[in-house]
Amino acid sequence: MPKLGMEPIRKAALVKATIVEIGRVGSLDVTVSQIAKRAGMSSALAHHYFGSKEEMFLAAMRHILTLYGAEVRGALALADGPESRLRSVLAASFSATNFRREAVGAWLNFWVLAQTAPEARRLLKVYQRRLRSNLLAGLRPLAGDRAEALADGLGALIDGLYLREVLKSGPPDRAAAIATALNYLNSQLEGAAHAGAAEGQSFR
Amino acid sequence: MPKLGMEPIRKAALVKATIVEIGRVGSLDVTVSQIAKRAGMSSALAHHYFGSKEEMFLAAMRHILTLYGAEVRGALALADGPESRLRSVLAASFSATNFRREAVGAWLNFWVLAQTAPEARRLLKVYQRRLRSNLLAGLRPLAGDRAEALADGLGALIDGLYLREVLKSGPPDRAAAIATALNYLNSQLEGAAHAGAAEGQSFR
DNA sequence: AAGTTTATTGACTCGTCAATCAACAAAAAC
DNA sequence: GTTTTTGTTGATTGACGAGTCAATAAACTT
Repeated sequence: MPKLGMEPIRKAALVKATIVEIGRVGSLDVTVSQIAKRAGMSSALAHHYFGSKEEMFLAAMRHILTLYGAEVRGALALADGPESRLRSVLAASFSATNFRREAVGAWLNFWVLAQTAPEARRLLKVYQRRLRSNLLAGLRPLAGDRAEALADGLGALIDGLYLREVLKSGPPDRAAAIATALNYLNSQLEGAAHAGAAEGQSFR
Repeated sequence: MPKLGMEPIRKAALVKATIVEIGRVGSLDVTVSQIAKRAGMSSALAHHYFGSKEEMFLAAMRHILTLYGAEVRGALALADGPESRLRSVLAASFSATNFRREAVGAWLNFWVLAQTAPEARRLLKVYQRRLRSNLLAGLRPLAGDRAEALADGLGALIDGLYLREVLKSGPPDRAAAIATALNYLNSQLEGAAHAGAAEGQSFR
């Protein structure tokens, strides 16, 4: 039966299966055998293609980030004007895709993994930088030099809202999350309009 | 050597050791033997007092939440007036304690655990409800009927800021996190003032 | 003093799992 | 048409780990 050119197909199947299994179990405590079985092959073959379980996890994480990136790009392509761009980023961040069990499991566990696996941390940083840059593109025309601060706050708010929606029992309310984020934006932008230029908000 | 009344002492030592080990390893992938060794006893004794590893995790989570609760209460005791109360909650949420390696490991992994362990989810809900109620106490005098929405947003923002500070490389910037949260508050309250709702003054 | 409760551990059971290997099959290259 | 490359797995290795248990010992009870 051995057809050639199996490698990409097998790898893709394993990545998908890895994400599904992590979502099913809710932790990184999944066995290579489970993953391989779901992907329709022996565990030996999984090792053959990925070398180690950790490599599988990292490939899965890359895949999740790629999906998210594609979703953002897709939404941005239809946007015109800064406000529309911001809305697109929010829509993508709170898309139904990101609330599927697999995606949730992946994100939560990748945060844990990022604590100790340098490559995972690197990937997470890539995601955050991209999100930040997308937000900035929409914010700069609206907020000028306050854009940086707003982007940081909004980025954190997005993560926090996601976390809460995901951990609460019952179905997540994506619209409410988006509304809260938009509300943050509106009030910050109104504030800038009233105050005129930037004013140093000194903490402490 | 068997002195009596060891149970609470042993349990406390185990809880502490559990948290330390989770922080050290960065995941829930710690063995009972590791924990017991750090707590200065045999793994059999750990099982004797806690029955299972899961019980140890839950006890550790309860302990973390208790510590956090105590910190908030302590800060609130010194506060006078709504603004001061809000500030206290923020200070406690971003206290140095919460950024120690053990606490970080605990929080991240408890989020993961909350996906599947009902008791963990319950505990997390208790934390969120308490945070929300503390925020509301400070917000209601300032924001009136908008307090609920603000508390939800601020709660998510706190979690999100914590997540970001914790996952970025380098030392966390607690002051920046507090500043961002205060900035959120200010702009939301100013918005309310303009809209003619409750009387809200900006505080910085 | 005999019996009960509490504290404590080393040794053991039973299972699991990541990773390796030998071996087999088919296509491609020579 | 033999050799090499690619695909594939069952069986095995080697390690580790959660939870149990029997045994030992000190303290409290009666």
